[in-house]
Parts: sequence; C-alpha cells; structure tokens
Amino acid sequence: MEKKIAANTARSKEKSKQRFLDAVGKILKTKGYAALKVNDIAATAGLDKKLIYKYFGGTDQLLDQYISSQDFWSNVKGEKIPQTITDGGKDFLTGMFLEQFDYVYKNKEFQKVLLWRLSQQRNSLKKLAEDQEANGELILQNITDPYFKEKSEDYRAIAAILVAGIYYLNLSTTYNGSIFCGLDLKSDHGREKIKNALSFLVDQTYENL
Amino acid sequence: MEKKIAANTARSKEKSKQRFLDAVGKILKTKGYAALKVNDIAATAGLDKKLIYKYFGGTDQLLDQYISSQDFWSNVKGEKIPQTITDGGKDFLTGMFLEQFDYVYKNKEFQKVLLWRLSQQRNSLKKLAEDQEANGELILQNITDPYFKEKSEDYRAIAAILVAGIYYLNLSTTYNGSIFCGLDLKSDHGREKIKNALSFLVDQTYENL
DNA sequence: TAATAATATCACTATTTAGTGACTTTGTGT
DNA sequence: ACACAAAGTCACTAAATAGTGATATTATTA
Repeated sequence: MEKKIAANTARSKEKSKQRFLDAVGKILKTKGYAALKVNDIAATAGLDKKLIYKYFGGTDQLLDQYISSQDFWSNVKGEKIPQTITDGGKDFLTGMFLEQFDYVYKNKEFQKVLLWRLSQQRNSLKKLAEDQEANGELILQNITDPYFKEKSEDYRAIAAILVAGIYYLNLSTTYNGSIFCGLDLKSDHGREKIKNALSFLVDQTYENL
Repeated sequence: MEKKIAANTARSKEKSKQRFLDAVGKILKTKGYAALKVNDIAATAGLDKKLIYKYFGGTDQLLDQYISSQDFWSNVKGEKIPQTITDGGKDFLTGMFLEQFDYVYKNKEFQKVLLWRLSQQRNSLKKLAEDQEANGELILQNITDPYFKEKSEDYRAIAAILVAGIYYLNLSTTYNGSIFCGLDLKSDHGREKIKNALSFLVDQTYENL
C-alpha cells in the first residue's frame, strides 16, 4: 500500500522544497545571482544537493520555480489604482514614482532581480519583464492614456525615462558608489533632491505636455 | 649587455600585451564579462596564458588595465564644450543627452561595461565611475552650475535621472526585450518618442526650475 | 655564428563545481 | 514490531578553471 505524504514530521518533501526555494532567495539577496550554485544552495538550505535534482530536476528548474513563486510587482499592482481620479492621475503617479524610488532602494532582492534580468537570458526572467509591462499597462491605459489622449505616447516616453532612471540610480548607488552627478544618493539630502526632481518633472509634464 | 626591446619583430612584448587587451575587448563585446577567463582570453589572443601572469600579474590586473585603457567618455569630454554659451547650455546639454542615448544604444561594449560595473566589485571599475563623475563635473561646474546658481543641485538631480534613464532604457532594450511602457525601443518611432521626451524635459527644466 | 636574454609554449597540479550511484535513516500501515 | 517506501546522506567521477615549473624558440649583439 502507498504511504501518505509526510507533512508535519521532520522529513517532509514539501517543507524541504520550500527550504530550497528560501535558500535561493537568501543567496540572491545576500550574494547575487552569480552565487546561485547547487552546492551553495544545498548548504544554505541545510540539505543535500541530490535532493535538488530529485525534487526540481536541477538548479535551473529550481531557479525557475523560485522566480515564478515571487511576486516582484506587488507594489505596482492594478488593485492600488484609486477609484476616483480627477487630476489625470497626477498625484497618484507622482506618489507611485516616489514610492518606487524608495522601494527599489530598500529592496536589495528586487535590485538583484533587476540585475539578474539584465545579465541572463532565462525564460522565466523574460516573463518577469512581461508581467511588469502588463502591470504598467493597467495604469497607463486606465489613467494616463485617457488624460493625455493623442499625447499619450509622449507621456509614456516620459514615464519610461523616469522609471528607468529610478532603477538605474538605485542600482548604481548600491554597486558603483553613491555619487551620481555630484549628488550623494545614499544621503537623505541627495535622495530628497531626486524626489523633488521627480515631482517637478511630473508636474511639468501635466502642465505643459 | 642588455638587449633592445623588440618592436617590429614577430615577438614583441608590447604587441603581445596589446593582443591580450584586444582579446578582452572582443570577449567582452561578444560574450560579456562573465566569459572573461584566463584560458579564454589567452586562446582569443592566440597566446599562452602564462604570459598574462608574466606581463600583467594575473587576469585581474589585465582587466584593470583594459578598463583604464578605454575611454568611454570621450564623447562627453570637456574638449567638446563650446566656448560661447549664451543659453545656459540648454542646446548643448540637450544635444549631449540625445547623443548619449544613441551612443549607448549602438555601443554594445559600453553596455557590457555598464553591466560589468553593476555586477562586480572591482576597484578599477569603481575608478571608472569616478572618472565618469570627473568628466561630468566639468560640464556641471562650468555650464549649468553658474546658470542655475542656488538651484544647481536641483538641476543636477534632474540630469541624474535623465542619464540614468538613458542607461537603463538601453540596457533593458538589449537584454530584457524592446518594449518599455508600451513603447518599442528598438523601433525608430519609439526611440524618437524618447528623444522628444528628453528634449521636452530639458526644455521644461530650463524654463521653469 | 655563438652566447644569451627575451619571448613563448607545454605539461602538469590544485581547486572548484555539477552531477550520480550506493547507501542509511525515518515514518507509516498492517 | 516489521516491512518498505519515502526522505536524506555520502563518497565518488568528470569537467572546467587558475596558476606554475621546466623547456623550447627567436632575436640581438658581441
């Protein structure tokens, strides 16, 4: 007769699988994608690497499963769109950009994923870019496109520059050094200047585009 | 008696060193920084890896020398600053941003270096960031700081966002996929929209900051 | 042209890493 | 309690890579 699957005992397949997935997250956060090697992952999980092959098929499949198990775009989700928007979304979008600037700064795991995406061609990583686009489309189509109408593409171009700027500034701050254009992006003062600049640019766009 | 250094013969230390440096550039361009291994570099140069240790001390020092031998900022160098500026540098800066957008797009080697800098902790890579800052400072101190005066830091913050945006948009286009905020950044149309946006944002900054 | 110093190669060791076959341990149903 | 399947470990192989000592080749100068 077949055995039941252990769930609350010391030896549980599901719990072990989760430990591997957690180990991937931990290594990614602390050492980056380049350190995601079988031996290291197994050691971090406190289990034998053989199990990675047994449960996932290999490191690649484990990484794929990790990526699809995470929701990296939760902070830009469509559900956050307020119901009543009267200003073409200016306040909402400004808040979103400023929030995103801090979110990326604080979230080292997110930064590593951004880098991972730029450095490796993995289908599950490509899917992340698509998810991001899908989430962005919600906001663009529902809020800004109707407001900017025939200028909607011009607005999208500005949004693209701001989002990309937010990403790269934070990556550069973490990995290259904190000075960018003479501003110290690790200091409150420097970061405040960037936020003011973001607000200013959004303002100008809503005023004069 | 000591021998003269061979220069125009088949066996020349200087020429061999250059072949190693060229090999680094070639590998970087075609395979990325992750493929920069001694064996591969030596094979690409068509020479024995032992010489890398003999001439440079090791792979790290070779890479260091490669990086300092490249001047990726020649297109933003101080010499290009025009003598007569009457508009606070608006035209000059706009042109520089637009040029840089195309330069980064076309120059895959530069893109790899940007990624390399974000992915590895190497002192000479940090030094490159400092050089970049030094070149940027020339422009900021000589042109925009005097114009924006007490607002010069606010201008610098805007410039930081634009430069960072230019970098990330092009990296994302090459490695993630060409769609960003619904714009196809590999199409002439999409890239034109970004350029218009850059011009618009610089315009607004000079008008209303 | 013979001596010799600079240039270059080769064959080897040591280390790291992915992957696997043989084994042990643990939990569950009868 | 005991059979046995699932969970887990261990020790090994194979491949890739960094680094080096011994040796060969070439160019220069006496």
